[in-house]
Amino acid sequence: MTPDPATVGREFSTAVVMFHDAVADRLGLSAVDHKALGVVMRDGPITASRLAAELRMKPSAVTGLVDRLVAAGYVGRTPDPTDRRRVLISAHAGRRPDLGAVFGRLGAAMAELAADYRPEELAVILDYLGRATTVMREQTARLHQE
Amino acid sequence: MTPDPATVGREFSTAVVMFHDAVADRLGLSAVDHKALGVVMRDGPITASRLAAELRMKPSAVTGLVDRLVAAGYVGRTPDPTDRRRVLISAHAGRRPDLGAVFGRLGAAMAELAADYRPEELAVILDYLGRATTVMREQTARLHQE
DNA sequence: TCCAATATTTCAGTTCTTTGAACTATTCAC
DNA sequence: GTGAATAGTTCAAAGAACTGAAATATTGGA
Repeated sequence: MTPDPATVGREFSTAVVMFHDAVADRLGLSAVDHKALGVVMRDGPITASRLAAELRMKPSAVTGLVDRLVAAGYVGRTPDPTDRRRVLISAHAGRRPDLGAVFGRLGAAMAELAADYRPEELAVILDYLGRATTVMREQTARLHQE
Repeated sequence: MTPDPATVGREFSTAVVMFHDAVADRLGLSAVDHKALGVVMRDGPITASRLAAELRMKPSAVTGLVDRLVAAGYVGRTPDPTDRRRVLISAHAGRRPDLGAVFGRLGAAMAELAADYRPEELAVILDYLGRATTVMREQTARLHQE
């Protein structure tokens, strides 16, 4: 039987979440802290308040969260030169090796998987993933604002 | 510039995790409880100890977790007829409407996205997602056992 | 039948994180 | 320059969830 798209999507999603948690564990971070690290890596230097909004946490909670990420060496804190009330948080190269090792293995496995597809098929897959990312972000925003 | 696969993958993953959390919030569940619900939906009736192993939690913690899911109406607990020490946890139809509503919107948006692809392209995408799920599960297991 | 092993639950204690309120520093409008 | 608003931090208290140990129930082998 052909698996229906909804099931494939749900199971893929569960697998992603469980992998994400396993990585967090490996990095010595909580799931929330790892998620925050993802946001920081994605949105480059980001202010504490924007990070708080993104994560739907209070600024005070973000202070502690960033403390932990800084202590672990994953991010850095620098005052915003244009507004010194602000703090810019950016992904730091510190423990990037750990991170690289973890994702290196995944990357290799994924590359092996990709080898089974033709270039034009891979282009379609990448295109889809990029657009699906946008859809998921929109749906996440919708869930929050409704 | 063409985005590299690693970036696409990482950002997609972050989006999935954030959507997952938003859904949990909407359902009145913690992220962990929602993850557990995903495992229960995936693995059908499952014993408490297998669920504990899957989630990497102690059985005692699973008792409380399942209590919460039962109270919320998402799963049911029934004694295993073949071994009454065991308890089988299965996804329950109780509050399935909530869940359906949340994923219905996502499903509609995803269907709209899918409409931009030809059937053979969609087949490739589905195939890829299914195989990527397997890879992620393997990598998750590897992270845990190493 | 008896005993060891297995499955789950209970419960007290601990840990971790978040919240809310107060405080400091800085910026912006007037 | 003064005052209101903004950004972030600190701190104490609260809340949620997990751990470990002990208890209960059931099974399976000797």
